[in-house]
Amino acid sequence: MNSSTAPGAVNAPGRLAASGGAFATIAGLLDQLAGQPMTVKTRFAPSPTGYLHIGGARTALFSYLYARRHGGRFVLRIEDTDLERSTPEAVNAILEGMTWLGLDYDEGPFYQTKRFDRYKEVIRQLLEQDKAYYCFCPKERIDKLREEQMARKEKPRYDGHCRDLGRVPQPGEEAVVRFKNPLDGEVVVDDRVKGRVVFQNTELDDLVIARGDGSPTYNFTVVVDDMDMGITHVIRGDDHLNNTPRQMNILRALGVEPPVYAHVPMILDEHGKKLSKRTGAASVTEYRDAGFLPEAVLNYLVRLGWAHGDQEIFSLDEMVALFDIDDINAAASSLNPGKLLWLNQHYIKTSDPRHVARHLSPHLASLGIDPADGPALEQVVEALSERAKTLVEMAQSAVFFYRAPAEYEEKAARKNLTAETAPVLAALREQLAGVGEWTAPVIHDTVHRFAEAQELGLGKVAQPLRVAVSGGSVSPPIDKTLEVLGRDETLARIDRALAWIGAQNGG
RNA sequence: GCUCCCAUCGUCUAGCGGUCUAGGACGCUGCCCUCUCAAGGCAGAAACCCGGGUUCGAUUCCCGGUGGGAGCGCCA
Repeated sequence: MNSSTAPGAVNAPGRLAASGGAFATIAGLLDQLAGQPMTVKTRFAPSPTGYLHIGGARTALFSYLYARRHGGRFVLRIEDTDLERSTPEAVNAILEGMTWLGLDYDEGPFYQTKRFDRYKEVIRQLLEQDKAYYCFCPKERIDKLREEQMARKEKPRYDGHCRDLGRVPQPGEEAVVRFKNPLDGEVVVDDRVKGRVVFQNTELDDLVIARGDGSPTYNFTVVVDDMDMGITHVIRGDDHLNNTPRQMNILRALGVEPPVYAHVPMILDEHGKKLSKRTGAASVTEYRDAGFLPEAVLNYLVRLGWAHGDQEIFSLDEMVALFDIDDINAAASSLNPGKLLWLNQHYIKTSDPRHVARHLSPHLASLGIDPADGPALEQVVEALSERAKTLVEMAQSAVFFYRAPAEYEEKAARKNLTAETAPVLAALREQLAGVGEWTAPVIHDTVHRFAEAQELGLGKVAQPLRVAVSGGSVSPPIDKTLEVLGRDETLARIDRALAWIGAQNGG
């Protein structure tokens, strides 16, 4: 559990200003000059407008891994400046997802809504230094401008109408604040995954940093936060690549050198289309509810856009030891649900049964089963571990261990619970009743010897037995199944099956 | 429309000028194992988007095309 979920765990603006920003960056620079590695600090900064998306989870993982790999710090920041769309439920969903995945953060969660004073302070500073200005253009003018530019096949952007007005709003007059973007020159983003990307300042316009009501906008809060928090490496989705030059310009206007950027490509659905709620499970909690183990999801995520030679299986520790931003693929990748399933099965069958049992419990509970009513859950997990792709599947297969079959699967019963098999079952029951030690190897021997003595194939013996105890034609190996079930329960279920056969044939 | 990004089997990817008759993994097909279902083992089909350069030599470098994606908000 994270101990830092208190909403009040936000540093006072003053303190942040003193401990972050230019100071941290210069300190890092000095470290580098002195041959010391700069202390890495990464962040994950979701906006709480929905659940923790699979793409977001991967960005969080990459940021987490990079920080851990370099002995740095990992920060969680909630970008909730959009009061309209941000919800407390979404915040909880994100926190819950992070916890489930085991991505623990060293600082935060910080909430941007708690830092408005700080943003206003920086806006005031920019205004005073003539690096920003009030813009009084009515929305209609902006709309018209955009239309005209589009008609001229130009990229719509603000024309700087108020840039040199040098005017301050009168009481009651509304105005936004715009950043004075450089008019010429270029901005170079030395991106760790995309390479060197050059933007002309003429392509950029003077973006709004404060709305009419004085509240700060995204591109501005990000910049202030990354500066104040001393973020050294920004790992985020490549949909932000186009925002980067603007942010770098603001950062420099503030007297700070930008952090290192790494823009990771997006994740597409299995058809190569943009992920949407409709195209299937896209949230981390949905994967959890569908019966996936967190380590499987993590392993799947890390291999999406990143590779280390031919290795497919990575524990969290291995990821930390091997992860590097430079190995991130520049191209977008599509989800492959089948591979996630394969990984999940891998972890189900190779993880400690106690660990699997812990994650299995809730799924059993939702089937109305209390493991206290039957065999030890660990044993059941061991028996089923090689035949379940998800925990939901495993829970379903586990039901018969805790609940005697209320009825028999029709096709299986028609073939295996018949007048012909009844005597076989009855005789086998007596053999089993006499077994000394109720363990799989002994049961195995007993069943095999019985089949030989009766001159029957094993299938003619094991299968009726299986249907009798499990109610269906599929279960773990019969010896293991009986061992876990216990002798009393096994015999009772054979008796019930025998009675059932009698009823079917006797009429 | 403008700017930017991307391009190896169906999918995830290895490859960082010759080692490529392009490797691994998921999935798929076949066989083996087998008391069911799985798991496992073995084998197989399956890719360098197209066109120009650069080079003795391009999957690898450059340019163009095509295709896909992102951004261009008082959203984040």
